[in-house]
Amino acid sequence: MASREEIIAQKEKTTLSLMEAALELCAEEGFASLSLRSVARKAGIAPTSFYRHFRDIDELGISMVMEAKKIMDECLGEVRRGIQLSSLKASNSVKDLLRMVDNFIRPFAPICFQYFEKYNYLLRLFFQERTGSSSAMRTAISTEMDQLIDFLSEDLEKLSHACGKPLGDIRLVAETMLTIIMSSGMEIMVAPEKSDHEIISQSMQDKLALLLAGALISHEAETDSKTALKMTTDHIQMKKLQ
Amino acid sequence: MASREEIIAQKEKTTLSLMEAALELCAEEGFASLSLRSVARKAGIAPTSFYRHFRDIDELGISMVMEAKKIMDECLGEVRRGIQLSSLKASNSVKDLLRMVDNFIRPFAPICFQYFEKYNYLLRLFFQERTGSSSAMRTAISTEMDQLIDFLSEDLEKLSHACGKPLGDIRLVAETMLTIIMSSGMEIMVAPEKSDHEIISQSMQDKLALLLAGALISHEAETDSKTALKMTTDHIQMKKLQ
DNA sequence: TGTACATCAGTGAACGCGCGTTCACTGATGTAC
DNA sequence: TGTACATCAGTGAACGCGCGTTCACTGATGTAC
Repeated sequence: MASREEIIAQKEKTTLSLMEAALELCAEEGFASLSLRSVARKAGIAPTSFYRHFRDIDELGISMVMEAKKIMDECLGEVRRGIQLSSLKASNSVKDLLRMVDNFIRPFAPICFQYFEKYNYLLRLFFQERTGSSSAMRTAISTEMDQLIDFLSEDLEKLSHACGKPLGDIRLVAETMLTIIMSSGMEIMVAPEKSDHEIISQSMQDKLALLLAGALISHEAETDSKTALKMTTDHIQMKKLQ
Repeated sequence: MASREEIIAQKEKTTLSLMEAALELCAEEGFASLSLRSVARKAGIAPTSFYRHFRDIDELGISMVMEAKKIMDECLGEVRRGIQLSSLKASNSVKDLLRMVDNFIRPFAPICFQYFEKYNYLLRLFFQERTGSSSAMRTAISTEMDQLIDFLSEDLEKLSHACGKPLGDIRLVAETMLTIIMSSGMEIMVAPEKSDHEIISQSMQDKLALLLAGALISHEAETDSKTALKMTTDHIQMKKLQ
């Protein structure tokens, strides 16, 4: 009946069942409270069968982290495709700067929040265990976070060029963006029924916009004088138009 | 020998021992892994005596959260006393704005990091369990966080007045500042030996500065035209001086 | 073709252990009269 | 003053339970010759 391939496929299916079971239990009681037996029970296998798939609970945890990282990659990729860098590259008034930031930031909240809803358990685990009690998990997440920061940094590089302004320490800005994104994410994922998605989503958008505006403005002094002068005259023109 | 007062004092001492024991165990294995018996063992009392002090582990956890909140109050109070609002209220160039932000931010990193070192376990618990698995803890921490945001908002209000610029949603800015502070704090508290305090401290300082610069600049459009014009002419003067 | 052996996901019994909680108790102190 | 009673932090024995892990096993599939 079952060929060798079918047996292997069945094993993979069971492995997935264990991960799904573990995720649901994580959401209820947290990763630290997971027990091998409860995970096996929820997955519908004998406790002893667990060892055919993972050496221990920590190894299962790391598998879940890797899965979560893939989701975050997908999420940031979708965000990237949604980013529209304004075409008014020449203008440099503060108002235009804020408009460029707004355009850049726009796709973040809606897309991230879609992922927060769809992959609630997985992302909650990823964000929470970043500072959790398992050092194996912390190490794994820290490595993956570095890659996410790199990915986001590429987008910021593009924004910086489009604005014609340096961004100072780009990785620092990317890291702070992720901090804000994760913090907002946890806020809705931990207590989804009580909280108002729309408000938190808007608030995340605003926080990111403030940060980016600050990052772009703070390195004004480093731009060459031609750019700085241009910015000033633009400012005057804007004033006259009012 | 022991008067009634002495007995009461002894009870309080034991209660404190339980909290200290719990804190140390939290740091090792996380709050979710605490057991009543392990806490009692570490505190040097019989497991059954635990019930003379707390109904269960969650109640002990909430006591620790309250203690941590006091420490955070103390920390932010000390920061507030260290804030120096620049006296150059009249000037409004971007450069001066950044200088005011820098002056405002300066006390945060050194003072917060002192507290992170001194109250490592307590603050780690407070920051981590904000999104942990015990809903009683989450609720308690959330309430205390609101008060911290209010406290910080008062300082931002002063900064806003000193700059003559509105700050938009002040609580949103305060909340983001705390997010950054907690995130940096966790970074060093979770793995103190591996990480370089100086770098993380500087990086927190920079992140806060970017945020505040962004918050002050982003509501430019809302200032009255006199202020906006003044800012522009200042900008030109600054240019001429270079 | 058949035979002997290897591989491996999944099983069920059994182990010793630490857990939270209950219970009746001790012994020191305070209080009522 | 003495006597009887209440209060209460701390104790030790005992309970039933879920845990991680071990072990020898099953039964289906693949492989060597």
